[in-house]
Amino acid sequence: MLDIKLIREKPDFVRQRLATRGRGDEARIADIAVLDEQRRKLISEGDNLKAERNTVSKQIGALKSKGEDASVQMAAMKQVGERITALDAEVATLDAKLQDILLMIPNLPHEGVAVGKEAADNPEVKHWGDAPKFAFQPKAHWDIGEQLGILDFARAAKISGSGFILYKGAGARLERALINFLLDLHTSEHGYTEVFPPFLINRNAMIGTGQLPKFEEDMYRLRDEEMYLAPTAEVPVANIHRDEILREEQLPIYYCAYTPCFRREAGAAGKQTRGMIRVHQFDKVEMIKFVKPENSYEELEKMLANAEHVLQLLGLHYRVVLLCTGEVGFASAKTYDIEVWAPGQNAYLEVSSCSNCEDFQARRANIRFKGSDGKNRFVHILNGSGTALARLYVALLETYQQADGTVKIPEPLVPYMGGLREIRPA
RNA sequence: GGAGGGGUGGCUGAGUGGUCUAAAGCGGCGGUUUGCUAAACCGCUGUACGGGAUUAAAGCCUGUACCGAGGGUUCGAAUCCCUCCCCCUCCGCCA
Repeated sequence: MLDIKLIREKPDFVRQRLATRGRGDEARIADIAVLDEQRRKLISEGDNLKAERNTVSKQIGALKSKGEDASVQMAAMKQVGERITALDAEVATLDAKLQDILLMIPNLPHEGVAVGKEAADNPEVKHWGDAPKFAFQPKAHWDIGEQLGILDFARAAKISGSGFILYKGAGARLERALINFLLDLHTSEHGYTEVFPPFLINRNAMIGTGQLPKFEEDMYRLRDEEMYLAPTAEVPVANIHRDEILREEQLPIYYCAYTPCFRREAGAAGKQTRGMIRVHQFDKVEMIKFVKPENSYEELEKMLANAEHVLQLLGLHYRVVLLCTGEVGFASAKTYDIEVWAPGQNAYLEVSSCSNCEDFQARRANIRFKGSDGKNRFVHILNGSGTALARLYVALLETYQQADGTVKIPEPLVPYMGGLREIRPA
């Protein structure tokens, strides 16, 4: 959520930054200004009446305790009370309207982010390694996986529908190996504290990180309760400190967490639905940081390096792009995407997204810290995939496939695979 | 799921309709004393949103709201009523 004071004081700046996203959000700024103005006027009027009522009510108490008559004052205050009730109701209505708009307005892109419209406008910031060369035509992961008997999309569809994955044998082991490898890496080498959060999330938490109210249709929701399936560990983990005031010396806080991620992918039908590149349930290890505002961009670079380290250890070719203003996510001010090379697709696949949301989520979730000056300030919250597993799995199968159809296991995963060095047909 | 008991400031905890402007203690901050430390003593103490003076910020002056959340009763609610959430105890169920 944007700071209403910023909108009040620098509306043109806010409008200009929002306009770079190209979604027309800046059009709502004028509405906000009007509602804010009305709201403050009514609050002021109501507060004055409340002050009067408080004073007179005390006088009534004093009169009554002396046994004197206070019926004139009581009648007058009844009138005042009715006016207060009416004003409070108007303020509540305005508040609700203001919140409705504010909760739907995205974060301001950082000023260093390139203005652009679509993925093609995302500048590439770096790349690592080279695309592997094959002496044969590299296969797609769905063929490799089915021939090895480790992936079964047809049976997953029988259980759930399209967009779900059934891993089997060494394939299931590989998924579990990756989860453990990633958690071990981030906890023992990158300084993150492992957390294991709930996967069912209440509405307030979903609002806190920005999934709701705007992206309701992308979320899976329970029928009988207002609970949502976690779309990413960012939601439960960033909400750990909701409504808290942290001590300055606690910061920065680094958490990492494994969760499955559930996404309806509404409107995505027809777009690359084969295999496991876009699915309704995938595993992910996520990194989340709570940091002081003055450090947040350094922390973003460190987080990006932590995510890159995963791909480097696994020997996978990748590139890093900086999302342009039109592509930056709703809550984020600046986002790096890491795209891993998938030879069977002849394409880069997004496996990590590292974002600095600055105080956008902290304001929604009310997460502050008390500075050395005694002032409470909102923390900056960062999140980054470290990494998404389904697409990482794709890159592993397609990169390490051999001419005979087997798949080699990269060295760091071998201990997690119980010593297995390659996956052969079952 | 059922019955009962709870939820008050950073923490403990008093408060059953009117100086509650929330007692007291602990902690924290500042000060006095002191060779230093400790103790003792004195003072201060939360959050949010408005209004005012000010070039602006800080600070200041002033008001309102906040005792789990939301409604209600009343001139006046931490206190009474209703709904919901969470915690504790016991019962039931269950991995």
